[in-house]
Amino acid sequence: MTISSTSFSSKRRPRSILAAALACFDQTGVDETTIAEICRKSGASTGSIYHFFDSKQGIVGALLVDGLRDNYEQTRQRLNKASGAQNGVRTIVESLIDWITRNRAWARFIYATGTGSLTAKHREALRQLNDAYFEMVKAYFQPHVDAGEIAALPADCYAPLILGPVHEYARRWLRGGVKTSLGQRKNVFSDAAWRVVGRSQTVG
Amino acid sequence: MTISSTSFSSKRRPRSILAAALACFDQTGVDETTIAEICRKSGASTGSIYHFFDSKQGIVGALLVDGLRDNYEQTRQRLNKASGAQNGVRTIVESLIDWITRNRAWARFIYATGTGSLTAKHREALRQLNDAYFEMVKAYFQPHVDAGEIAALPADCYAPLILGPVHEYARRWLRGGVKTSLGQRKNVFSDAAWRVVGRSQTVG
Amino acid sequence: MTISSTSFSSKRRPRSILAAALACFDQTGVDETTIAEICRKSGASTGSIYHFFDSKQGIVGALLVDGLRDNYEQTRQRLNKASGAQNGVRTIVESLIDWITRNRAWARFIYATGTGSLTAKHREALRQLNDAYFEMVKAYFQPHVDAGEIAALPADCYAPLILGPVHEYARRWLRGGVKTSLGQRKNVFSDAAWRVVGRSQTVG
Amino acid sequence: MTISSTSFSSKRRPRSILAAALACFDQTGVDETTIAEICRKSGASTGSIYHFFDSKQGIVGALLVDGLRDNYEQTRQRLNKASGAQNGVRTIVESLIDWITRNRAWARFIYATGTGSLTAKHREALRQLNDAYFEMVKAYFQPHVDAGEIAALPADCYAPLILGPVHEYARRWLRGGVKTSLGQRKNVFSDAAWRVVGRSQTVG
DNA sequence: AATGAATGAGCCTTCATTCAT
DNA sequence: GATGAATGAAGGCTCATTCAT
Repeated sequence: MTISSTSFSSKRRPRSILAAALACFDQTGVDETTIAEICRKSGASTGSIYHFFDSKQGIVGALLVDGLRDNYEQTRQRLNKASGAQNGVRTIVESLIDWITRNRAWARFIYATGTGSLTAKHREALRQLNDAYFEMVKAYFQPHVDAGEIAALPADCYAPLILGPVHEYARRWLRGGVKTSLGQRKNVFSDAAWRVVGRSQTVG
Repeated sequence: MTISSTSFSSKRRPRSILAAALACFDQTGVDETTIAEICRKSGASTGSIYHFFDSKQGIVGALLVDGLRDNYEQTRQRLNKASGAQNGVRTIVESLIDWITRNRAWARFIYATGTGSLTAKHREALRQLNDAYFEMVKAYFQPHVDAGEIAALPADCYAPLILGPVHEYARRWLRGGVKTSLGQRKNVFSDAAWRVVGRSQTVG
Repeated sequence: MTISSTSFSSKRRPRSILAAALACFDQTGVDETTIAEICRKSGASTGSIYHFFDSKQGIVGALLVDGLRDNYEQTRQRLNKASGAQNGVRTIVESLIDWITRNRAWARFIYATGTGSLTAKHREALRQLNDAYFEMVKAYFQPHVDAGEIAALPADCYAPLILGPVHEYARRWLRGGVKTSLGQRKNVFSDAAWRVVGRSQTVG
Repeated sequence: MTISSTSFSSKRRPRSILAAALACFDQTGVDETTIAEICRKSGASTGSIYHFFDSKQGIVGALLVDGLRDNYEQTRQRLNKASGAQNGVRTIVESLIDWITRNRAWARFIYATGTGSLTAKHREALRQLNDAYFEMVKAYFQPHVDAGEIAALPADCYAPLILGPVHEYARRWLRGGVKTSLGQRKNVFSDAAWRVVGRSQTVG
């Protein structure tokens, strides 16, 4: 639940505000959390919070963007060290599982937060983040698709096919609806991902 | 976006209230929608709304439970007419896709609505619904699992593996983040589902 | 300080709210008056106030428009009974003096309230009121101007010339800056008004 | 709109703060203007503003007192060069018109600003200013009143009678409610002033 | 003289809910 | 079953002011 040090700001105050906000949001829900509670938990005054964030929505947006960035960044680093089609697919699945496992409250928050009410600023940041992620993944896998090691499918289906099961299980697990931890399902979901998009090469 | 006639109540007023509420929730979000707006859109008075529903949360709960029931019910009917492992898996995937396609606002609402703030009454209804669905699906597939036509996997992984990709794609599509309609992806997702859990029998 | 019965609304609640608001505004100033204080003084609840008035500014606007209407209406009635150039001028001056004298708090409020922050709705009402007043006065005096009984001056100078001194004295008196009451200056100001715009006819 | 160099302070910073404040007050209103906005416009920091002025009210007071002093001072200088009853009356009217014309934003600010919320310090300054002005005018006109060249009227009626029409017209003009500029009405208002208080001497 | 982060009291407004008719 | 005026608790946000540097 610690807000990554690469996040939002290097200043102490804003970081502690975000951490407190995340804790509150996770315990009581975003709408149910009052600014006053974030004050109490973070030790910052109302004014101080508004000095760093334009509004409550601004906190939500920062938390959302930071979380996705942190998550994507981790995947990027792991993918940099990976090679091969199957290894890549498994890396993506496992990286997501690891991030969620290590950032449960953050993940719960992200799953629960719609992008509908975001500021233009954060909406734009989100778009850029998603684009960058998509480009990175594409750069890695395109050669393998061309080589026939990965099934040729509509571009917008890969993510749902590979990560959809993880997201679905994660939502349930984080909600408490499932006993076995997400981490213990690592093999099931990375096997499945490869089974769906992988194609074993028949050597001529 | 019509509230199914098998839903909640056979009376006209409550149905029109639910329909208006769903429309509002979908356009502005649940929290952003005020009772006054539901009054305006439904033509009912404040008092009338409170006559049929205990609270705003009651409307949300009814809409959620009704939607899931409607969705499950459709799957149940289709599964009754199906036979075989692969056919069953495809039926489940396609039924979900069809329901979402025909009830986009409703689906968007369900995806966006957390179960956290439900009334005990609705929470219980939801539990029963989910249990019944699970039992139904299990009754259908267990023989095929025993026969080795379907992979033996942890019980709580089937739903994520089979439907996770659909849910993930649906969320994006309903949000407008993807151009191609969910319906056009029917084959992709039912193929994938079968590829993940299906096991072709090597006939000896 | 009583809100005229011809004002704003015939309903009891809104009238009592306006009366309470005027009293508060007069005692502590518009900006310094809180909605809570108007609640206390009027006996209405917060919600009730917002049920009748869109905002605090809405109360200010209603009070302003009502006051001017009341004032103009009185002048209109007196002018209907008047005849002749000099009599008309004196009637206008004296009507204003009487209204201010009988509605001191209201007058103080009107003098202190700028039209800058009015709602479009109230701004429009104000415009219509002023136009109607101007037309009425013009209809009365035009014949006398044509007959040479009243000096031919730029149209927009009559009001300042005739009523300017009264307004100036009234502002001071209402502020407590002058001892002698406005009412006791009736002759001084109506004499002066006639002296400025009146022209005695030299009979040939 | 330049803050006169004889005003408040000879230092650059405070003068630029006052100028910025006046511009803000004029554009958005006193209450609507925040200290932060004055910072932005003046380039001074919050702390700097509070270094020179005790409070926001202090800025308002300084601006008010300075404006009136500047205005009175101009009249004093012109009256020093004048002689005779009629010339004196016309000088007073025209001096006011000229000042308002050359200091429109300042005049608008003064008209809009009540004296109610002033600091004791500024309230006292204002009193002294008004007293001095009154004494000066009295010193000039008393001989002419005694000589019967100016009507004998209650002392507190002269200012309203002579300047009331100008103030009334000025308020409207500054508000944009009247097309013709105040300057173009100079003759109308000085003629009228003399007509009201002047008495031609029958030499006999 | 200057800075600007930090404070925190306070206010307008919203809105789910009640209840007399 | 239906109405809608009335309630009032609660919260996001503003902004004048302070103070450590």
